Amino acid sequence: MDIPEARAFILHWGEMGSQWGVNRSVAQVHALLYLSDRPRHAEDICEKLGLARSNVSNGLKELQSYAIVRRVHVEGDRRDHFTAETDLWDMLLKIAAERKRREIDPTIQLLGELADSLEGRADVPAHIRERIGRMHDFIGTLADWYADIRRLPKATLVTLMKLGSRITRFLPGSKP
Amino acid sequence: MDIPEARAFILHWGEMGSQWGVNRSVAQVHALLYLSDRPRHAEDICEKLGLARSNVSNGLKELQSYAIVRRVHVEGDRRDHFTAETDLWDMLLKIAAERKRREIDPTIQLLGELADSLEGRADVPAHIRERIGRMHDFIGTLADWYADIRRLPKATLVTLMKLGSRITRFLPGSKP
DNA sequence: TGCCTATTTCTGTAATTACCGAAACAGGAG
DNA sequence: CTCCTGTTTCGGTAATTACAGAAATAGGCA
Repeated sequence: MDIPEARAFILHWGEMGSQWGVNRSVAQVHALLYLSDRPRHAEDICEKLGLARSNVSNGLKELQSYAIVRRVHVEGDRRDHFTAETDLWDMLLKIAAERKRREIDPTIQLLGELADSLEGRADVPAHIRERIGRMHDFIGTLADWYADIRRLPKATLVTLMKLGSRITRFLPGSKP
Repeated sequence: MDIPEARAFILHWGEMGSQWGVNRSVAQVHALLYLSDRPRHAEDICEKLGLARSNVSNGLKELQSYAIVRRVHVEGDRRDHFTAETDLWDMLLKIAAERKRREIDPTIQLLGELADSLEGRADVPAHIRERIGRMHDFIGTLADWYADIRRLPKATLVTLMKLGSRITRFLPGSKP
């Protein structure tokens, strides 16, 4: 990337990644592919970003596990090439889905077990049981909401988001 | 915390924190306070979690900057005491607000600058300009949505979330 | 005002995580 | 089958981040 704006974008995306628990190189690889209009092979990415081959390889694997980067075949070239999802809605939903699977679902699982284990125990203060139970319910509600909303067509999601709080006007029982 | 379930909760919360870019100790302090029914002073927290005084002090400062922990005065004790927000909706919204302020808003700012700087430049491929512009719009839309939705009463948020995708039934133009 | 206690800041160290380069591995083409 | 190119795994190193303990500061009470 010889365009300074593209470089700035990639660097910033790397920083953002590390603030959200994604390693910097992975985020940079993603940013580079997002800005590319054609598939790139690993060596190419290494060169553009100044990263080691292995690092890029692992990054690509990680990004593919999020399903926001995919391997494509380029005619007449034996090497694997990679492209990024460019639809940002799809990208967001896929990232959310994977983080839910990796982090949220196990958390709900654990909280459920803790809540069960505290059920009807007289030796544990009531507020502990209650707080853990409420956290379990809360995260569960969020996760269910996500799983539900995710199936809506993109256009509907856009409509809902653009509506924002005005959505409440359409709810039954709201003032005209 | 001598209750194993509480201990497990705190440890897990710490792990969750580090996966989301919050340092482990900070998250643990938060978890401990969330499970407490009374304010605790710093020394108390150190002892329960086995952390150094300075670490706890910084953690408390960080949590207060998110406004999910606040300092309270306890009658007849000169030391500062701390309690956590126990309403999980408030907690989530406050965390989101602060992360938006710290990370998202500056990102939007930067993307805006990059987009402006690329405006009408013939030496830059069109797809670069377009991709950066779309990212700017997208994150902007999300941020606006959040700022808007945040002002709704908690009860309304709960209603909307419980509705999930069924909300679309109330949209104008949807089939009965 | 000066002391005592609580709190924060600072600095060095420990632990973690990211990263590179080398070596092993895989899979086609000749 | 064997060579060649590309990919992945592995082990050591560098960089970052978290953390503890000491020193400095602040703030209330006598």
